[in-house]
Amino acid sequence: MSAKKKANKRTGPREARSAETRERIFASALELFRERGFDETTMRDIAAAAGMSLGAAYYYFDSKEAIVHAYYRTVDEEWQRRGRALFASTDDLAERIRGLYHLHFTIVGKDRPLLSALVRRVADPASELAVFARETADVRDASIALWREAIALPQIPENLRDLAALALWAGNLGLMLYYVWDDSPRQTRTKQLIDRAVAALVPMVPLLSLPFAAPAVARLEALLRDAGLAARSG
Amino acid sequence: MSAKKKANKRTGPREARSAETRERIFASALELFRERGFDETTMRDIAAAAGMSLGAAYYYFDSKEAIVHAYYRTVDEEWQRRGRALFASTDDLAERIRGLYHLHFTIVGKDRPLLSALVRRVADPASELAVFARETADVRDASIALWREAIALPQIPENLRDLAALALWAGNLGLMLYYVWDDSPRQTRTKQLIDRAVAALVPMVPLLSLPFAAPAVARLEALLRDAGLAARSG
DNA sequence: GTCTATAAAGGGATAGAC
DNA sequence: GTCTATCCCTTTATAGAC
Repeated sequence: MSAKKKANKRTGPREARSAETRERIFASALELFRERGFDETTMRDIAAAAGMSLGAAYYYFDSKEAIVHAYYRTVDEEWQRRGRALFASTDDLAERIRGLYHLHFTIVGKDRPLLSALVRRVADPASELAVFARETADVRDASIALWREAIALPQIPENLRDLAALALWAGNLGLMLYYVWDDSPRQTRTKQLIDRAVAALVPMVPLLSLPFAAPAVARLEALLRDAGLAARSG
Repeated sequence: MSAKKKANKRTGPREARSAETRERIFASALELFRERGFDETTMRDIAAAAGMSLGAAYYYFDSKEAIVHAYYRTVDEEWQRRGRALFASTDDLAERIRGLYHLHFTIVGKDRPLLSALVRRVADPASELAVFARETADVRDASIALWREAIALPQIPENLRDLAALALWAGNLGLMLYYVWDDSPRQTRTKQLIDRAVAALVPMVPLLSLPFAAPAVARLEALLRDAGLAARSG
């Protein structure tokens, strides 16, 4: 109350200041989540850390969940951007897959407590952050599309690409689940799991390109399409 | 307060009466969950429906989560029991797998709202009901063992059984996720998905028994074992 | 439009009396 | 075992300052 003008740092027009305040809340929240976990951090804590009242914090984020939402989008954007840079650097299938998985955990790195909050919403039909929620459909489709881009190489026949992209996306989901449970130092087990799984599974892909596998692949694709599990951009 | 003795129905020794009270709370809770959903039902509602105070209800169940826990165990017991009856009735691999999946959803039938609450805890590291939680390890191992029993048929070689049982268990997890999201009438899509997935995948199993697949299978098994994902009873 | 201050509803969980 | 009273949290709401 004694220094009301301290937020007036003249950083530009109204919108920019607003975005900056929002960013400040987001950063404070992230810091607190890292320090003491998601559930242990209250909206009051966040507001206080960002130097504002509870009401003001709610003005920028409708709920605590909305902060997780913002985080989710942030991570995805960085992953997409750096993923494409990775594709430019290598044409090796296994390297691209391995790299894309590792990249995800690099980005998410210090935020395991928040990632846990995100992961547990993944299966919740009531959450806007769930895998199958309408609100996340765009990010989901974009992710599957990124995987499809990663494997768009001559050795992968067209008819296999949609199926493979979906499987890789699902694999990332599974790895995230494993990651939040992985209590090995610096989650090295997850990293080893990625390397070994890629090394074990990628060499099996050529088998699926053989003629005798074609009907089975077609059946699986039809099944997933009918189940509504195929990406809409496929 | 006016009729304190009404619970004194003399149904036997203290323990039996206690179990009965617990059962009454559980039944009331289940009914309310079905009617209006899990989040919409408060512990106060449950206590009131069971004819007791909030504090008394908490004496029997440590938390709302504990009620879900009790449900989880109940379902599992029935599934194990009826599953074994199924094995006695058929030796056909596809029928056993199909049957065991369907059985699960038959049992869970009317409890989709509660199942949603259960499913969303599956990925939550903070929940005692999560897939990898210590508290659910016994049920998890028992489930995998049941799957192993289902596929213990001559046409499935020994070295494939652990891997296959784990895959089938994971498949059930995936199907549960699909089920709680399935808004088709009476969840017919889930049922179709089961039938088609079994029909598409079971015929591919013999391929894994061929000699050339042996090293890959061995690699996968080693990988899962090192990742701590193999059942402890394996 | 951005924010403070404050209150209050509603729900999970607990303490301690009876 | 059961109750009442209470705590703490999220969230909504409101009145008003700048």
